[in-house]
Amino acid sequence: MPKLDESLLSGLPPFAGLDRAEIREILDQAASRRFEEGATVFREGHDADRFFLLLDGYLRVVRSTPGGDQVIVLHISPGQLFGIAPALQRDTYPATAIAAAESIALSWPVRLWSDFADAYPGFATETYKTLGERIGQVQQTLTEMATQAVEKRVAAAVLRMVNQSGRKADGGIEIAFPVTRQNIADMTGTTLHTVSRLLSGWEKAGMVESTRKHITVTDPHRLVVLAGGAD
Amino acid sequence: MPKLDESLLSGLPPFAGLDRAEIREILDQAASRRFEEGATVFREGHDADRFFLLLDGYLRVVRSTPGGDQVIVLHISPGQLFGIAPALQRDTYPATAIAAAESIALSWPVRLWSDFADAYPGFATETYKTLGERIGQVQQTLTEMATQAVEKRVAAAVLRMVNQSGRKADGGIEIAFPVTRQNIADMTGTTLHTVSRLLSGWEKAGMVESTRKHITVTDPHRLVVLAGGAD
DNA sequence: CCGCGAGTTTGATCAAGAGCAACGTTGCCC
DNA sequence: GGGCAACGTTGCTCTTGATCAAACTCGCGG
Repeated sequence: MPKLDESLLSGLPPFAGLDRAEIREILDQAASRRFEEGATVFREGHDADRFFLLLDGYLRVVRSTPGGDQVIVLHISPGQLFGIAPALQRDTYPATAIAAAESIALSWPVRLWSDFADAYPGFATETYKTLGERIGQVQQTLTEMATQAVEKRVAAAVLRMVNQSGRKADGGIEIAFPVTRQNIADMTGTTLHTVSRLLSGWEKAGMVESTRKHITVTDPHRLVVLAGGAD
Repeated sequence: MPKLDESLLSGLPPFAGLDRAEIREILDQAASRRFEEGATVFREGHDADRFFLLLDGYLRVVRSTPGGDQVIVLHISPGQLFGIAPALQRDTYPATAIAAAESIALSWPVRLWSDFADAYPGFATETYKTLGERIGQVQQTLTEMATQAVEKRVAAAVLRMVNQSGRKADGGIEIAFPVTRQNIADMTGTTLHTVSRLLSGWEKAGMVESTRKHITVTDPHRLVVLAGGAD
């Protein structure tokens, strides 16, 4: 395996304030791996034997029902820790992580987690902070799902992706990873048909532009209003 | 304030393995308080200045939308820690906690949190375990909400309450705290009308019995089948 | 360049469940 | 013990969004 560069980690919150030697030490214990779009990083119910840091790309975190339907619980962006079930004393992963785009992740065996936490005070703190944000996000999604009509939920889901991964494009902000209508349906508990109709409508109204697997929001403000005005 | 008895804590996971003196120390720093049914323990968005342990009773954890709708995210049973947002580096509570029945809770100022965690190894571990279970529960609810029809969701919600607080009653298992149709509607993202109809139907079919604010499940197995068979 | 498959669009139909309205019950408070 | 408020039931209507069906478009590999 090629030597990894220290600058990969030095800017990230969990490792903030560590010196080069410490980061070197951490990196030397990491495995780096590339995942194709659609590849599975870990699977619900499997032994949680490693924890991860996403360096590049985007992941979907998915839960499936016994009936075979799947729900996208949240997305992971570069720089975030994930698969940190072990920090919560779980011994299996509670969900499946799938690469939404080509991605690169570092991983460590779980036993190192407590070593890191002991040795570098900020590490545990940051992990738990991430977790806190994530639980808040899931609860937020839950309340939306329980109270809002489909159009609001879809608008909110699109905005969430834009906020998390948006990058400037010609005449708008573009979601940085491939998304199908089916994906959005899986985030919002609806069908790809309904999502398609909604997007078509918004496109006609000049709020978004979309091609195959790609969405650009051209009028974020109107979409925010649609999502419930709470801006 | 009357002196609290050590036996209150000695059997609970977060304090397992501590000797009397340690438990005494912890108890002496706790405030004990009684909450009437319907009383608010802490409120969404307020400063998270204390964390809690429920000694007796049941709580609902609620999130509200800007539009005024509310969703019951989960319930807390006796012996559980709650309001542990501070452990996740949050400085406000992410939800509101309301007594579902008359309840008694201990609480400590957040600054003691890290003291406890440092001094008693099991304490932090158990908290994070609780948190892990809770995030799993919320995700579970989310996937149900996204994929299941109303009847299944309501059946699942009733079963969850029974599992968490069920006590034997004449000819069935009874939910140990008061629940209105509206409450169940708030757990499942539906209306009290629909819940009422469903319960009436189940009662006719001999699966449940219910009076005002009280539900007894007389045929759990059939209800489980209804909820999606995943038993 | 053709054919195929994944992703998307659009129309038509239909059922679940929300909304509305009215009435019935229970228990509590004065 | 009467009245009131909170909780529950039930019928009817109407909307939302799922389901079914079919065709279209793009991009890719052979």
